[in-house]
Amino acid sequence: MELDERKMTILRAIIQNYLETGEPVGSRTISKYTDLNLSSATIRNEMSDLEEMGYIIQPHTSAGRIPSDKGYRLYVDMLMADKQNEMESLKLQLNAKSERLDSILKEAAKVIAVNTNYASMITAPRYHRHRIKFLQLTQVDPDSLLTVVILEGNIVKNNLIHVDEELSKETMLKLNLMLNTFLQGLDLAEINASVMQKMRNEAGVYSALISDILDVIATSLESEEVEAYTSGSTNIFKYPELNDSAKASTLLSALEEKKELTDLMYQEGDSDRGIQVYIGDESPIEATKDCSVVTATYHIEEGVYGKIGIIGPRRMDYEKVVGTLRNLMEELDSIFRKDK
Amino acid sequence: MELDERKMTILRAIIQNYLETGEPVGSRTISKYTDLNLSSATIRNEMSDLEEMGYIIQPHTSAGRIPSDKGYRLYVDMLMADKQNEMESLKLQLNAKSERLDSILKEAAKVIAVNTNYASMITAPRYHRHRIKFLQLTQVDPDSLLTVVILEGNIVKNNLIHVDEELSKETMLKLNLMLNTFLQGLDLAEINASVMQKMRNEAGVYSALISDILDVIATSLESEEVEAYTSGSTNIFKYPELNDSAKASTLLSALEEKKELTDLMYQEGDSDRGIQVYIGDESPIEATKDCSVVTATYHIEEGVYGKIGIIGPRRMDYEKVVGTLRNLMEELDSIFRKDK
DNA sequence: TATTAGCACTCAGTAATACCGAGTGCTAAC
DNA sequence: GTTAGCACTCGGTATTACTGAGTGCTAATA
Repeated sequence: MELDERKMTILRAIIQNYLETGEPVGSRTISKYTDLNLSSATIRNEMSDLEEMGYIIQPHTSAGRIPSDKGYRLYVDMLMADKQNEMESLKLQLNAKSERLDSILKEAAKVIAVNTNYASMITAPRYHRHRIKFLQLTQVDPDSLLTVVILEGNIVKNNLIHVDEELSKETMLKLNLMLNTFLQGLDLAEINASVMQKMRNEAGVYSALISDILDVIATSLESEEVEAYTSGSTNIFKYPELNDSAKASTLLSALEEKKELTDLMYQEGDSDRGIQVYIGDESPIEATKDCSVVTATYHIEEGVYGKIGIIGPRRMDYEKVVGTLRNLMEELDSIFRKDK
Repeated sequence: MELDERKMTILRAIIQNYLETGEPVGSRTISKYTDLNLSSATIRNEMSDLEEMGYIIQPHTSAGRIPSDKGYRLYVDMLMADKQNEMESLKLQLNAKSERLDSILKEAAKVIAVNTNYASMITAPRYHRHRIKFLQLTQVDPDSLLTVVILEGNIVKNNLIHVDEELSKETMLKLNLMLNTFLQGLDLAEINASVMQKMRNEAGVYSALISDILDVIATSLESEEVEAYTSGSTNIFKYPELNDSAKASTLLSALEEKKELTDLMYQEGDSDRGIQVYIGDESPIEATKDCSVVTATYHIEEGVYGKIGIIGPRRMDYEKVVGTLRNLMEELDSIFRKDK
């Protein structure tokens, strides 16, 4: 059977109607809803075909139809194909100049959640692709050193290290010089055994200290846990199909734990620029089998990026969501460009 | 009417039973449950008295009794009075030495949530009481300076400042010296106009820069938003009395927003060492009117402390919760002592 | 051949009803 | 002061009937 023009129109009408109401839609509704001027009986025949083709589902014998995952997929693909779905620009209520990364991200998550009425999540840019731009070791106390690492993209990380003896000014200068000479411009992955060995040799008496320092730097950069912020998680209560305690609970757990969701967001083509949509069972993680998840990527600079995700019911307003995400991506891109 | 020994015993029995089951408890249950050897009829008479006195409530004519807020309050006060409710020590699964403040806190919140089966929340220690221990300004780029502020308690804050021109080594040394001379040992509140004016005078050509720096330091320290971490928020679904979407939603919103809850935790006697219990309507905030909230204080050092809160149903296992909190407080205290 | 009107049928949701049982208050007896 | 007994209350559940939205199919129509 072929999916001709008319069937497409009817399918789209069914989906759009269902997106609005969340109720199964019947033939009579479609007959009035569209400008096809067809009777409900004709629509019924077509719907019967569409069901056979797997695009729609009848929850029970005497009910209307709802879109299947396959139906949503077709709909979303059509949406994504016609690129001109521009939305009115949403303004982030943040003045980026003095704000810090984390508050920008929190704000962005909130804006998304409020705008779409779904739950949102945003991850901080991943660090392990960053190169080290600048290192600094400072004596704070007689028994503690402060290490500051600045990465490209101006991400600052710091740590305190305990030492047994106070170090002289000259030693500090020497260590600082050495750290910068050896490590500047390197990626975490590039700090391998041979670099570390060279540094330890150079450090002489302080080779143990250097080991400690490298250790701390490594763990602080590695920090496998991606920082992530969520917002609007209670929005899920707005959708009756998610609003039962079992579903809500697993979903909220996932939003609280974050780990699984960040994995999902980062999973495909790491440097992907596009927008990814997971509809229901398409999602590889259990917690969102009853939802749809839309993810997008924002860029801070070359090779450094974070992800934004929206989690809502299957009957998500994909058009709006995709528009909003496109928008926010640009907004964030420009904020970070300016900031640089 | 007097609250004699027997009435107390019966009240306690009612409360304990209700804590376990969550169902109204009847006279027959109590008659068997206690070792008073009284018939259900006698218990009924006593219950009738207890109701008149306001300690218990009958949800409807033909139901058993449940504790009123006043009843809980009496029970909790009795609990708190006998100090010897020590719990087995709960071990935090964290090796504090290389861990950073935020992961310790997150872990603590999680431990609490898992141990108690309620939702938990923990705030980072408040900064504005901190004295500045050490300041450092570093040129990172030709056009950006890094400021690092270390506060007593070894809390590190940093920020990048944009500058128009590269500064000479000597200038940097001078500025650093000056910042430390003027600001070391000061509280944020003590950095007043007169100190700032003196510094600007001293700074000469760089007075504008100094203003900028002070500004950034101030806003970064001030950061009115207290950092807070929650855990186990989905535990609330375990209690039928909270498990309806309206209640769950407001509660989860509060846990997500955090602001209101941190206010609650910090509200009474700021330096209070004790444990505070808000039962139902006793709570000043709307979101927790159907819950009980127990808060405690942990200390990092002199005058610097954070809060831990547990949010659960009215029929919370107060004994366990108070024990767990006492325990965690000590655990945290010792971790931070050691760390110092 | 495609469309439509008409009709019998299905089935979730809701309202009405009856029933059960846990629990009470009260009275009279111990 | 305590207890046994009994009538009464009332939330919860199961049963039943009813309603209405929606379908599939058939026969008539353009």
